[in-house]
Amino acid sequence: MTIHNSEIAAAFDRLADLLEIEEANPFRVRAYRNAARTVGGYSRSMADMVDKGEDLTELPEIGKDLAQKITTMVKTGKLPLLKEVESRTPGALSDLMKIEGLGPKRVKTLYKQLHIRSIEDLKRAARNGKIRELEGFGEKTEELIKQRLERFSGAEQRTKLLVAQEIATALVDYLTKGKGVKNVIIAGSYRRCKETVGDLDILLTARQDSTVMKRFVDYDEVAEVISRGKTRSTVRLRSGMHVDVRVVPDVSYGAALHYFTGSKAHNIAVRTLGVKKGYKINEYGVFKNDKRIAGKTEQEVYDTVDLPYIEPELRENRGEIEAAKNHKLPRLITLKQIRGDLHAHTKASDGHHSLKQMADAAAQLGYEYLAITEHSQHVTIANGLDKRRLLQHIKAVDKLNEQLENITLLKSIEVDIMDDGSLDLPDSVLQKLDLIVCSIHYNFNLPRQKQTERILRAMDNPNFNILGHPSGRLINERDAYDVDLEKVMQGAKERGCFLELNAHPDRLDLTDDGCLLAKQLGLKVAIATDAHSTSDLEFMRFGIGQARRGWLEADDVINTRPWDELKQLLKRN
DNA sequence: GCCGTTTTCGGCCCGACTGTTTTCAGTCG
Repeated sequence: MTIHNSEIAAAFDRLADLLEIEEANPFRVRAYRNAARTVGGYSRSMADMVDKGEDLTELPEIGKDLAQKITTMVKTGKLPLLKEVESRTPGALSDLMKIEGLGPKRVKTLYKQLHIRSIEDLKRAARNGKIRELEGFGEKTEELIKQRLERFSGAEQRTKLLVAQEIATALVDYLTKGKGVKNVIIAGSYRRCKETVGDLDILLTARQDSTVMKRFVDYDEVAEVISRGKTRSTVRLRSGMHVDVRVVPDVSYGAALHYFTGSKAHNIAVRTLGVKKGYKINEYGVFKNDKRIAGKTEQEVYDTVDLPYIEPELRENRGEIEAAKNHKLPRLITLKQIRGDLHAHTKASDGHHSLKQMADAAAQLGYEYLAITEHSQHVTIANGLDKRRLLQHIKAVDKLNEQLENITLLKSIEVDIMDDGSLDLPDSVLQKLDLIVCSIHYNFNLPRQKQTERILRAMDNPNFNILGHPSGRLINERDAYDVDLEKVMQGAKERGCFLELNAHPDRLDLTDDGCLLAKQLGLKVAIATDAHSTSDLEFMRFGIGQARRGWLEADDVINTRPWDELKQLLKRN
């Protein structure tokens, strides 16, 4: 039983919560939270690294002690210190801290005064009006806790980027029309292109006399005003999304944008660099002895700490500061550099539009090529193609290509990888295609080793080019199947195959960590939309966002190349 | 508990808003 990074991170977070309730050294608490973030967001599995005897103290925020604790967790599945702390302080108190408005101090008071040790206990106490009687609490606080308990589900709900975008653009449009409003920009994890966002951070600059804050809380999608001030307000929308709006003066725009874009870890790192140079960096600017020396643009902020501009997608404190110092920042791929899409369906299987419609839409985006990758016969639910229909399909593509002027359709297929690692169509017909995407659509639950071997065996077939949606996960819906991604990547590299970064906003598969890992291993990826309609082709931008988060450059991505170059690249050894 | 082109000890980012208070603690981002 291998322990996942997320489980190690969860244990450290829980430990941090409990230590905070016990009023331990706040910096020690933070060390555990930092470690949780490092481990939870790391591209390689701690279990693998321990197995290989690698030095975990090389990781940021991991010292001797934490390296030891991680090793223990990998070997035994347990964190003895957590057990010890839980013997004094009930572990479920950590769950209480997930309720908005409850932090360590209040949870401690609830526990000590009312013996509340679980969500159920808290619900009962709130119902019975016990909470308002506590010192530091009151009627209003009790009422808020009650309301938030009703909505509390336990799991943190994050919104997929596409949905967030729909909500955000409507709100931005509304705010932009406010009196005296100058700039409106969405910052936070949205700007960093995270695959899901927790809440929306909207930054705006406005004239002194602007009434935009009132306009914001009056927005007809607002379900609850959580806080309202002159420079900052927070609401919950009917969709459940929380939105923060902050207003700053023009001279602070860059500093504020930098601060509200985050990530928190990146901000702390930059501010610490500032402190070392005798500066104070906050959302209003960079200050030396209370005198503002920078802050109108983000570039100015980075200038003060002697760093080049760092793109938002890189700001996770995963090495971008060091890379910036050493002038080793990647030149991140952009949407414009993409020359074609390598994964799309038409009516022939489960898509909504015809070959011609898809070709026209792709040409409209300025693409030079589009691979038509219908499902294969095994995926009956998607009307997958058998040998006969695939041959017809090849003819249809050839015929249409004769008419098309600005774009070439690539003859292709998304062929299923069977349980035994064979492909769902005979080699004799696969050989006739320009490019082959191979995917898993059934039997997600194989044990790790079997799943890994299944994919590697499939790659042994010389027709295999690209592994489609490599982990099979659906964001917020279905976990990735258990597979040794590093082995798969190494296998792909050795055989001259590639992995897809599926750009569909429900998938975004590879993850950003997956992209980083591929880059480290020297494996190139294909960014492709898995479009089932003409408008889906525009999902490419989400894939680009994810790729940028994974430090990918144009050279790391195969479909930045013209078709004749790409064709050479696809040739197996 | 981590970290070090000032340090192996002594630092560790910074400000807004709320509710409960009469000046501030707690929470959040």
